Amino acid sequence: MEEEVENILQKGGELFHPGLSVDCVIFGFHDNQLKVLLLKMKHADKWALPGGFVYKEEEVEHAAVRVLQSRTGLGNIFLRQFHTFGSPSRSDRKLNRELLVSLDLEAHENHWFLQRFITVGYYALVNFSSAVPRPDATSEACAWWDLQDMPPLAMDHNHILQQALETLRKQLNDQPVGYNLLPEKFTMPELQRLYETILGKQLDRRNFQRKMLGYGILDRLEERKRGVAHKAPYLYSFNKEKYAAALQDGLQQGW
Amino acid sequence: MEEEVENILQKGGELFHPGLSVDCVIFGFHDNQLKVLLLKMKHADKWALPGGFVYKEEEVEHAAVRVLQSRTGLGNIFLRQFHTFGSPSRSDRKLNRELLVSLDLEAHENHWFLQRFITVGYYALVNFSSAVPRPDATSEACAWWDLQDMPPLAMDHNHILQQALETLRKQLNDQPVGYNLLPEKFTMPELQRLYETILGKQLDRRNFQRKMLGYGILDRLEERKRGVAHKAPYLYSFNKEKYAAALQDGLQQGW
DNA sequence: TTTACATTGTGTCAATAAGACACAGGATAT
DNA sequence: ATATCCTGTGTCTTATTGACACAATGTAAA
Repeated sequence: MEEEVENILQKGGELFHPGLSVDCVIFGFHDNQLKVLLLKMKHADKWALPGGFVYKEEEVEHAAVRVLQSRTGLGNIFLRQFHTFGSPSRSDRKLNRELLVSLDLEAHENHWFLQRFITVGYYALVNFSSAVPRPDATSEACAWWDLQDMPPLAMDHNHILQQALETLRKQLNDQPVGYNLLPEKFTMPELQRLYETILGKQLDRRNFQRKMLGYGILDRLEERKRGVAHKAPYLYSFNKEKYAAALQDGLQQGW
Repeated sequence: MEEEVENILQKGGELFHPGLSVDCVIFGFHDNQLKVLLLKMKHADKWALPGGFVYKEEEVEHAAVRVLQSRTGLGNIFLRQFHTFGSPSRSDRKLNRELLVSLDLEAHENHWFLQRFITVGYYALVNFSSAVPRPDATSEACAWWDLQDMPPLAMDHNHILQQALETLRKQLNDQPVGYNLLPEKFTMPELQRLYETILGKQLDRRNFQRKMLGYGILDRLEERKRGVAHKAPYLYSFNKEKYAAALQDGLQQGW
């Protein structure tokens, strides 16, 4: 594992597009909370967004797909580019130098890893339960963090996360957000919590249901949720065709 | 002029962040039409979006500001990043090689200008009449093109333009689009044409006026437009403070 | 000078959507 | 049995949207 990192850090200059990386904000939804997948860095006491480099002849988005796949084990994930971050001051060269030094690698000025990096930000929506968080070679842990309770992040990753969130909010009506974040079957209250978490505000239960059903993109199943200490809610699932069709025109406006 | 280009192409490897560029979609509005500023390339029979490279320690956005300034003569322009284009196939190395050759420059494989380029796309909204189009060193012309009647564009610039337009459409309610594209004083029909052009559809004259005035961001001036062969429309101007305030919450939804 | 024309300013009415709220139903916990 | 807590559904009011009619007013033509 360590060897792999050393290898990449040494040969990176030949392998990767110079000064370019991708960072992924991976959203999940669990326990009625929006979650983000983070990595605990080995050589610094900070958490960071999963990221990676772009091979010289690789699609940038494909690099993001690789990151997604290797951190969650999932393929075919909903993924969208949202912003590119390129401030010269965002690259923490000191931090990167420390990583090189900690691995007994030569940290000369021109080392590709110590240059300024531009990073393309992607956000992903994944099914929380299907994902299996796996740290990468430079991390000692990979875990979901509650959006309400984030640790300090490395470099400008906090800023990147905020931008991703804002984008998610704005795209709530254009993108199949619910479809990608929820399990196959879910209840109306669960869907509502998801919207409330993303929007950061409370919604009226009854009006929410009316509007959501109005889109005609949900199928109500015969089944009801079991094991709850009150009236059992119905289970719903997305009607994939109708959802896709409705998104063409945008899901009405206004949450 | 030619010398300047040669100089840049030779020293670019030391000056610029490798494999990175910016491209600007500069929108203007004139004669009730949405316009885009394009450059006619010298060494190819195609038009292209104004673009440039990013200095090693320069903010990416600042590179875009430089492009804006040098193509239009304008400073303090409304500018937004909208997408980053990074497909390996987007770089037209053949085209770039031809440019080098045409300038009698050595076109070896490793020349910085012949590498793959990632480009960050920005769109700008400018006051058509204030802008003074100026070609850059590699262009023989710089001119406004009607959006309805675009020439073939180089590389993936057509795709970039389409993305910019789509972004503009979606941001019509979040961004001060009218404020930046129209002159100080304008009529309601002019504002409506602008919205219609961006949205690509007709709007009802009376409902448009009601909704627009409803925002409370316009000041109606005493003046009326003169020299028109029919009833003279009022002139309006944006109330900067109220506009800024209204945009905080987003301008309602739904056009 | 009068009239035709094109386009603007303003208002109304109906249909639709959004916001606020009340009450009955049903599964577990005591 | 019954209390509790949340769910399912309906109604009433208000705000927004869409469709449309008519009077007003500058130039151009007669």
